[in-house]
Amino acid sequence: MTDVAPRLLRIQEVAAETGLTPRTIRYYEEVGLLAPAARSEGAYRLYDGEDLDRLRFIRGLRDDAGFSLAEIGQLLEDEDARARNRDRYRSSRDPVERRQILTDAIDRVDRQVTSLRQKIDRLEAMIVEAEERRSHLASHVDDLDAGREPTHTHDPRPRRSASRGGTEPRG
Amino acid sequence: MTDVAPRLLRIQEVAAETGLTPRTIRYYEEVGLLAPAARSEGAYRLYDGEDLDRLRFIRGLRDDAGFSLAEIGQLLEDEDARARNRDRYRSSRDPVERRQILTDAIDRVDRQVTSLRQKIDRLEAMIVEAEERRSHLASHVDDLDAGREPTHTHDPRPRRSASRGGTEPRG
DNA sequence: CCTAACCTTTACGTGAACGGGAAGGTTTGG
DNA sequence: CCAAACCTTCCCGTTCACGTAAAGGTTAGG
Repeated sequence: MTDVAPRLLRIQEVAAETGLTPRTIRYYEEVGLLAPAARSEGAYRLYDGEDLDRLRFIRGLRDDAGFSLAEIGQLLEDEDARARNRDRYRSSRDPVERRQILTDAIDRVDRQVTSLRQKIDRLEAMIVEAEERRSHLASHVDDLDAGREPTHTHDPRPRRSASRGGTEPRG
Repeated sequence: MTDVAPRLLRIQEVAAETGLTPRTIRYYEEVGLLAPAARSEGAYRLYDGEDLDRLRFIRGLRDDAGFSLAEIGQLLEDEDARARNRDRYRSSRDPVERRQILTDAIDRVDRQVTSLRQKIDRLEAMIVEAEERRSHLASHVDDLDAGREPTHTHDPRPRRSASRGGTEPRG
């Protein structure tokens, strides 16, 4: 096996690489989100490429998705459980047990997906509302451009049932 | 005038109605997210239906979307600007100005949508990853059920193995 | 008019998610 | 071998988003 010595990074380099601060990275370790791949002889934290991936993943969940560290921890715990089950799977010879391990893993993934999709659904509902307003506005612009009188459609206080405006929702 | 005096609610009723606490509602006022529609003679806060809508909207952004109150404030400021512009629009007679007001409003809505869509994209990317893993697992289950050898398809993205190592968080 | 239930403001407390500094050990180039 | 530049573990400080309690005013029912 061609062993390409995987260069390990110290915390400041990791910080520069991930856009986090050393303090934040240590804090994430403190709350159990990730442990460095290794420690130097003098106890320096040393991180590998997977650690970087994981930290970028965490940052994405935090900044982009707006998850709390607790929620992120839950998602990552599932990841870890997956990894552990992979080991169990490898060391198992019994097809029945193997099948059980696999279906358990699938169940966990499904729960993750469900959790994520719920959040997406909520966000999309908000987008729909926004785009209803947008098409309403756009139709007024169309009226103006056509020299027409404003149609003066009553503001849809009642939620749903927006009669589609003439313009297509962008996107 | 058929003035069907819209019942105003006191803070505890609003809390029950929105699932927030009185403290939280006062706090949201403190940070400028909403002001009660009125005050009683003795300075009791009194809320109307729109206040309820707004509070539910805030709660949705907070719980479902995971926005910070600062971000929510930004989105609501846009909402307020929209409302003010509506007034400006009504009082304007110049089609050019009216068009400008409308397109400004559309721009704001688009920014809201963009902000929401970014979050969705991030979440969807995570779902894609999860479903890749799922189908991978499912194919192994199929192999087992068919009595085949595990195909051992290499995992597309090498991920970290269980990061244990950290026995105690802190000592 | 009384009083219980509600409300007010003020203010200190709390958990999450870090920031920042002190005191001291580790690495590395010269 | 030595000093600068990192790093370590405490540990206290801060902001956000409220919780909670105190001290007192308001409202509705009897």
